[in-house]
Amino acid sequence: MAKSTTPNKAAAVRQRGVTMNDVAKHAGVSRTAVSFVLSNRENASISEETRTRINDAVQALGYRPNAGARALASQRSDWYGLVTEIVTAPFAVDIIKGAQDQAWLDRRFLLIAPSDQADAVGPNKGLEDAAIEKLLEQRVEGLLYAATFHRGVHVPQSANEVPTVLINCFDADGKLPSIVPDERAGGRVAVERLLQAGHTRIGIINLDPVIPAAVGRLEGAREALAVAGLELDPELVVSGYATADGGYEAACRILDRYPQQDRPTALFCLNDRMAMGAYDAIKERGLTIPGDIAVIGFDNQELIAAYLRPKLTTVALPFQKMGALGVQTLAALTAGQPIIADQQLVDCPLLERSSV
Amino acid sequence: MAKSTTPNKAAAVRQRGVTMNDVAKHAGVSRTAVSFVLSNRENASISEETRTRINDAVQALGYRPNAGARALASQRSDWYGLVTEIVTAPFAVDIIKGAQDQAWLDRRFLLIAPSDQADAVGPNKGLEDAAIEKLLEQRVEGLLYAATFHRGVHVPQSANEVPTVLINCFDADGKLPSIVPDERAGGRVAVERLLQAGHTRIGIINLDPVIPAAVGRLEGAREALAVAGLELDPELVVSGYATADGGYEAACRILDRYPQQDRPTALFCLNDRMAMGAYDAIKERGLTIPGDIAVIGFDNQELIAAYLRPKLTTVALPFQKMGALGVQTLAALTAGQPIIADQQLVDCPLLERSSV
DNA sequence: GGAATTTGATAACGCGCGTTACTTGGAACG
DNA sequence: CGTTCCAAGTAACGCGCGTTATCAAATTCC
Repeated sequence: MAKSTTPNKAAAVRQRGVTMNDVAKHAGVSRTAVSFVLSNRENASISEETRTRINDAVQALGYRPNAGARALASQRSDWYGLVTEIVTAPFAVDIIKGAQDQAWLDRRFLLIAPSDQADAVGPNKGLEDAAIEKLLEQRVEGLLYAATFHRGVHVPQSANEVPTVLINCFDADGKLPSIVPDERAGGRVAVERLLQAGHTRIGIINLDPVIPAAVGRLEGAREALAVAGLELDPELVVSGYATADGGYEAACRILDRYPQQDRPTALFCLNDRMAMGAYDAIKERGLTIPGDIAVIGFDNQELIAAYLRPKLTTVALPFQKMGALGVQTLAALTAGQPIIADQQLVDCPLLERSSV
Repeated sequence: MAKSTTPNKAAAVRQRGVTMNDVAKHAGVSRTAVSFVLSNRENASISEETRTRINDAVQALGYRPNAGARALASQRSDWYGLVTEIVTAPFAVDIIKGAQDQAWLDRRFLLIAPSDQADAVGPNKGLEDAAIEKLLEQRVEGLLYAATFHRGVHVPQSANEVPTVLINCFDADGKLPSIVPDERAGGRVAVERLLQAGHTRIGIINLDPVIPAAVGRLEGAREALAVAGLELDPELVVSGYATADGGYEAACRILDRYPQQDRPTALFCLNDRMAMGAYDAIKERGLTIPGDIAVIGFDNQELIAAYLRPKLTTVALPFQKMGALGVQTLAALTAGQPIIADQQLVDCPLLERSSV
């Protein structure tokens, strides 16, 4: 038998699905009437009787509107695109959740496409442009662009064709609106918490000092100290790799540098992974948390913070809220409404656990 | 000014976008010719010259095909739906990544919709059905249904309208094909590794004994021991809550139960969080890892396993591979091809780090 | 009681594209 | 030279639905 004479059975059998026309026939009315009822236009004049007849027919036939056809006819798609390296590196996956939930509430769909901004010179160079291109082919009404960690990014040109909002990053060369965490306020609230617990000698385990997170959090710490009439002692700030090992090593340095009476009584670790390492350094020296040394982290990586012993008090990055706010901002933009500000700062709440 | 007289400016200005007709005019050919060239049909007879003229016009005008219209006309959508509570609880987010990557390779889009199987009697009851309904309205060609942890699930009826594949879960009442981790092989390889390192007294920190993960992993452990001529000593198996605290508590019990010479020299923790707690119990007793006690985990939760000190040797749950395999299986189903098996077991590889 | 208005509904067009059937000019053939 | 055939391309229909104009009957108004 030749190939062409045996078309794929499954595909051939697949029934057409019931359309508006079927509903119309079943109800004995025109398709227009059905359309009017289903999209319940206020100024359509359909008698209550035929209206229920139509609704009954919809039920009886199990009619399901065809979103694609609707989009084509109405020239609106109800879709947003989300371009993100989060798919690649699920560190900040809560951004997806926040955006997804909000989109669902707004009865919109999120088309998620992979990015690779992180290694824009690597083998995947161009993936991102292709992704945006694909999203535009789907006629998304707007774009969200999310990064795994707070930084400046370069968004491809093609993103300019529809409203675009950046999440957890900011436009390094343009004016695209963005949603970012308020790192400074976060640093402030962390140190305020330590001060409130009576600590005045606070060691700070810093990240790479040039990234926005480090700059902001350190500045916040400085502010909190200033309010208490204290100054930030540069000697008490040590940097390390943003890992548990880095935190361990940095904590060792700072703990061993001073005689006991001068030793800091609290450590502000600029991320939770480093706090995890600091825990080991502290415990190794026979010191207790928070009795001898209080520890406060940043990021609220649940898997770490909630499972360290004692559980880690930390400042949360508001990923979900940023995701939701991104969708809301995009909704405003696509509706032609003005947005509040080019850069929206989202609060980083303190999560009290047991390490302070 | 009345509202109706000032229609939304942004919406009004939004240009129509260039269509195939525009390309055709620009190239001086019919729209059909353009369609033939763009979907490069083999049996279309278009001269090389007009072909390039059309391609040039596409470039010049920046034409971008309308995926929705194409789907409508061709009756195929290139879309899969992914229903998952993972969006709600990002524990196994790598399933999304695996599926997403594979879908991207296959030039398909993943429409992700939230589920809430986990609290099907809670306030969100019905969310899942609504989600599937929405996906079907988008005319997805198939459905993926993913769970955060390996278990039996009940998939809504409506999922039967298109090919459906379950990931990290199995159909409790039907015959839907599923992709699940090979827990038993995982348990086996973990204990084999410990045996190979010379341990014969192995403590097992168990999960809730009724869940598939516990059943399978324990069975695998039993098999590995049997091969070595050993039996599983029920006294060496203790259960606890699947948390760090639960692991700590269980480890304490098992470590304190025996005099030193009878104490197990290795612990197989059935998940990484419990291993995290076990670490604390071990260190607290002045014992070293892996010198005095070797520890092996399960799940490979990166944030824990890669950052514990020493880094945790563990068995990985193949989330990404399961996601990819789900998409591949769905592709086979929608193409009408037979699938390999109703239930595909995916290998759980051992990740060597430093705790054995 | 005829004109104007309202109510209830429909015919018909277009959204952007895939696809089938058909047309045309020229080359090959006998 | 008439016929056949093929390369090259096009007209036209339909996918499922939103929307605008239009229409007939029922009601109101003067």
